[in-house]
Amino acid sequence: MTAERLSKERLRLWLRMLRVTRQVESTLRERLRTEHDTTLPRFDVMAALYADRDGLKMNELSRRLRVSNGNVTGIIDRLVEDGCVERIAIEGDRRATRVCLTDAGRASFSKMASEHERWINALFEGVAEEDAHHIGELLHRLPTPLSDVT
Amino acid sequence: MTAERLSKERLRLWLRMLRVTRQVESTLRERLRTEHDTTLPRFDVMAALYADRDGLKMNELSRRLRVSNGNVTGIIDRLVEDGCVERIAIEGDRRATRVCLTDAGRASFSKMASEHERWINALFEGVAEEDAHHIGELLHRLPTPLSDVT
DNA sequence: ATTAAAATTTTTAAGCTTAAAGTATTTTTT
DNA sequence: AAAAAATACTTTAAGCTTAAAAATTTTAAT
Repeated sequence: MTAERLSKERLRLWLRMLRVTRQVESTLRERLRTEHDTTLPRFDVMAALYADRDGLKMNELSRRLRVSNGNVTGIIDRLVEDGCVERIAIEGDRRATRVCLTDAGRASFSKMASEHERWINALFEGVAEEDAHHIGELLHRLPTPLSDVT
Repeated sequence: MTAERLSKERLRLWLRMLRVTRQVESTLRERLRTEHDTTLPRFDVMAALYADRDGLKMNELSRRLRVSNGNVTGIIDRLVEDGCVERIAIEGDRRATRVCLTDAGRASFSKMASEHERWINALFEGVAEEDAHHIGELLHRLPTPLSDVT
């Protein structure tokens, strides 16, 4: 019964991924809170907007981050209050809005991002370059949206 | 500058882990909701209690799950309402409570757990046993709580 | 042109999550 | 024994998250 062992091994892998991910996220949350007075969700949104200088539609943003529409609405609301983001009307479609980092938001994110990379580098200190690359490639093809399994 | 490349590779690894973890969690949430009318946090709590037949103190539970005390309080409240869990007084210490699966909770979890393993097995279909094992071992030693990094 | 359908976003209700403050109890110090 | 400190848990306030419903606007069908 190799299928049985394989299944158990995959379950163990999942549980460990979950543990590591939570630990790292928890560390990032704390650092972002104490050193930059912000949150991980806000950081994630800003990262997505930083990559596209012209900003993104709310739609695209929520698809890219894999979170719900309503969720993004709330986070953007707060980022606008903070002066990091602005909503810009889209000509020709009054349903949609484009969302864009302000200059202040861009500067603020730029500072956080380089620290963020240092934090990650330290947290993954035990992972050699080949392993990082290998695992990264493996995860890249995973997971396919759940195939039928009853 | 190998250190630079290593840092980037680790960052990429982290982003991919995050993506996969979110995708899997999202699938699990949906399955648990539609097929068992429950949530992932409740499932996690029940899993911890299932492993210890005598139950756990609130304290131990929150440490094991790496979430805050107050968080566990709320989830247990709801599990008690659902009849899946009961709070039991501890003799000799009126501050603490032991929390335990009821028979109904135990039966309910048992059913969910076997499906859960099938779902994970399907989601990680692309991962061979050796890879699962190898990555699992690597993650097992990760991460050490953030070492000093300014 | 009207109507129906689809698309885009926001709102709502319920639950999850944390940090910080609060309550009660036990243990340690003086 | 009284005071102080530590422990165990709950409550609170703020924010995150989702699914579902609602509001608005655009596109497609008749």
